Amino acid sequence: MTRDAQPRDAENASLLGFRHHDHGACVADALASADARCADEGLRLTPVRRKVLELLLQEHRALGAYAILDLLRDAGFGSQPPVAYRALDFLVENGFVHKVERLNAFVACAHPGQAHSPAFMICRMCDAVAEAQSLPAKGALGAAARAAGFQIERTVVEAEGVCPTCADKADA
Amino acid sequence: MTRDAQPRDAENASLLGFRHHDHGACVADALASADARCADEGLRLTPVRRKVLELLLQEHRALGAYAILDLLRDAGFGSQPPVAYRALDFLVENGFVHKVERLNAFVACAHPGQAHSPAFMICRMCDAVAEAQSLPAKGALGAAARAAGFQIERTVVEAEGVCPTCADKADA
DNA sequence: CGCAATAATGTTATAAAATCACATGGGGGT
DNA sequence: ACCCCCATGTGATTTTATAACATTATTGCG
Repeated sequence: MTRDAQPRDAENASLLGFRHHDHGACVADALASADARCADEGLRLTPVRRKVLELLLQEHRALGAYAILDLLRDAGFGSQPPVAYRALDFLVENGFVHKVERLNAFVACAHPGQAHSPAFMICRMCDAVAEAQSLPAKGALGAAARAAGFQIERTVVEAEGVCPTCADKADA
Repeated sequence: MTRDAQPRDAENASLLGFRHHDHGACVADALASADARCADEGLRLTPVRRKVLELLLQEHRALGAYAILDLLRDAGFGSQPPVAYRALDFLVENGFVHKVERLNAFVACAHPGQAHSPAFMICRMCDAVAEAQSLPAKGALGAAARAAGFQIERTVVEAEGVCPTCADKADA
């Protein structure tokens, strides 16, 4: 794991959109809205699941399953891999969290509620991840899929590059 | 690894474009053109590297690093993971092979020579992989990146769904 | 309520994917 | 010949993910 489990400070906690924002409120809001949606839809946002979501919202960056597992252990939950993976499965399945395939890591959804095809911008220097929307079925890929008779169910769109912060540093 | 290393028969060898084609010639052509390009550019297409490319062209589907490693062993090469990973690194770096992040697997490039951003259609039923072109920087993602000041260097675009063959089977 | 069925969690073990570190060998160029 | 660089071989380890099974908590139903 290159991403460690500890830092929860302001610098790390504000990277997701490549810009700063009011984080405490954003975590609380997201949790509350997750509670609401689960109640609505009869989903069970159990303590482990809620804690994993909270951790990902808190950190506001992509975390590997084992980093999450460390934090779970610290919080008094089970510390074997399936504990983390099962919670993540639930959260991903229900759109609260996305998996970043390129990093084998997980990040809280930045646009919860709305159905969407997420796209990610991943900084290769600092591993910051920003979520954007993508409409992959609209472009060249969608055309190719229609031509081939392929039915798209889900898409992975991830751009690797350099975030503005790291680009500035590199210039200096 | 769920994909095994053995089958090299006609059925498996013709899935990449979700359609049949003359495979023997296509492998030979691709290898010859790789030889030519490497000679041109001073790249060293060594025996292991060439063998890995040949295997991927031959199989014509995505193979995990360890499946490749098994085939390398059968062909008399070293059988420790770095042997396969190093050859794959070279081939990916130089565009002869792509990594399919969703599958942690590798596939020979279907459009060698031309610089391109590959996109993949991955059948969740049979794991067949077809390569298409994508222009991710043109769409919503490109706009988001420009807005955020993010410099895209490389993109991963992968669609998961059902290929025409499997869709037909499911209908029946 | 009491009980069965279902879903979630805990835990042990193991598989699969990827990398590190260091020794060995093969081809150029001088 | 020698050196240097790059590639390969090998053993060990790290990181990521799943299998299998026991236990506990929830839900629905009579």
